[in-house]
Amino acid sequence: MGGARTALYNWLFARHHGGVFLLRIEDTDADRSSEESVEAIVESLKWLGLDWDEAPYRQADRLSIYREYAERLLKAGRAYRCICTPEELEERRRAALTAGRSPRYDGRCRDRREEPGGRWSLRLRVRDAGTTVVEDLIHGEVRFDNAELDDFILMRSDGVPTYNFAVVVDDGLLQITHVIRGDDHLSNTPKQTQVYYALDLPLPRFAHIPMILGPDRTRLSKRHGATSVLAYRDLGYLPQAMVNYLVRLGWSHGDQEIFSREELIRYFDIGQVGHAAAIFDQAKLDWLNAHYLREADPKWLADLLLPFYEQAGVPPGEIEAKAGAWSGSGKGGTFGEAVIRTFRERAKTLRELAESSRFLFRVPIDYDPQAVEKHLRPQALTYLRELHGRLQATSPFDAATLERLYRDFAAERGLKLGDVAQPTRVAVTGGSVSPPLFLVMELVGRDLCLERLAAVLERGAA
RNA sequence: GGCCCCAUCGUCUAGCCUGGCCUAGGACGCCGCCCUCUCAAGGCGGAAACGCGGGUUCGAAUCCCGCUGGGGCCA
Repeated sequence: MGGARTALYNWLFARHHGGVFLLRIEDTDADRSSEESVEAIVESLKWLGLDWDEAPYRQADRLSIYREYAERLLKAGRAYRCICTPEELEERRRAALTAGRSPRYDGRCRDRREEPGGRWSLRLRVRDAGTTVVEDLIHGEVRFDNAELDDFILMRSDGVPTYNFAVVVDDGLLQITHVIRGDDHLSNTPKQTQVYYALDLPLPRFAHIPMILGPDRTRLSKRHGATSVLAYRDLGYLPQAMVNYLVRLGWSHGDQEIFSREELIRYFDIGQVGHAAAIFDQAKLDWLNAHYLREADPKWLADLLLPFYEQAGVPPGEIEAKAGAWSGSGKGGTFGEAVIRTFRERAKTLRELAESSRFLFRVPIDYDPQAVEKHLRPQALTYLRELHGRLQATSPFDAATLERLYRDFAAERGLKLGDVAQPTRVAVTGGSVSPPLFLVMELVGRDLCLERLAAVLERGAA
């Protein structure tokens, strides 16, 4: 999620300024990166509509490049070989910590002359005096005392570069002008600055954006439930909603809440990004999603909805039997579009929309016991029996006709419309909540309506 | 432990840089009312915040210092 927002800010920044937006995948860490995770990144960006220029760069394909630059630094004496093993370092680190000292590398291999026979890693010879100033577009000048820096590792003994080394080589080679990333990287920046110096590369501009935290104010993780953009897609959220939500987490443009893509590109200003971490709030995402659900093109939504019916337990065959051409290029509106129009106003997600409209199809109805108890009393059943008769005869079976029929029926008996509408609603939909009854009945169709009314009458009589 | 970042309603934020227009604005959520065949949507109204302590100043949410709290980095 945080990565998606970072990508979004980068994309907006590039598009706003007419720059180039590159995709580079940092996949050198085999433990943290797999083919699936790389694919997920690509898919997420596509779903959000963040298109990149040029082919994606993958660090795993560039290992020889990092090695070449490592070699140069070694030759130039700006880096040196270290034979300390990870185990030794970890031990010393822990010892330093318990002794209350800083767990920094002590530089014991710095002046080692001979080339070691065994395994070694490469460390940068860091200037140990002075101050490194990071010029940040969001935070301003951030100063780090060089005495706080240690000779950190550039290349691990297995020949894989560390993050701080690889990104600098890549950003330099790809001529990156602006580095926009999470502020968890702010502390790494002085180190990277040292690498830029060592490599004689010009510094890019930095912008460290605040992180996104879970409701418990800790870093967003699996514990917080759905935390990836794709997980939200599969829950029935729309990309427009996700983009709009993410962009407002940390950035604002006056009091405006809803932004079109064009407006975002026009208004986005990296300098307007806030400084404080933001907490992910699903309730607000829900609101935005409901908003876009109401605004989006019904035909498009109808196609997106289909897979959610399967999750909701509607067999595909039933949808076909009922709807024929669900959306497609149906002439003058299709069943799918009609479903979207009548149900979307009360759904927060496509999943909810599918669940709340599953009764349109020939599926087993789960009757809500409370609704049955309240609305299917003996008196109500007598009305339904009569209505069942009238419904058989009436034509056409559309919302306007049905409403007239019900209003007349209620008026004849001095009843309120609700007295007959609610029992019918329970009988046809299984519950006491639905879109306007007559629209629903039209979509359910005469046959199914009569079947369900009959079933309820039979049950009530037994 | 050291260093770095941050701090306005429960949440996202406007305002802060360029002190007075702030009896602190908007949005989500929450509560109430209206509309109504149910539920929504919509409309109207409400509760709700400048973390604390010092300064500077005629005047501070806005500038400075400290504290507290939260977050991050240290292959």
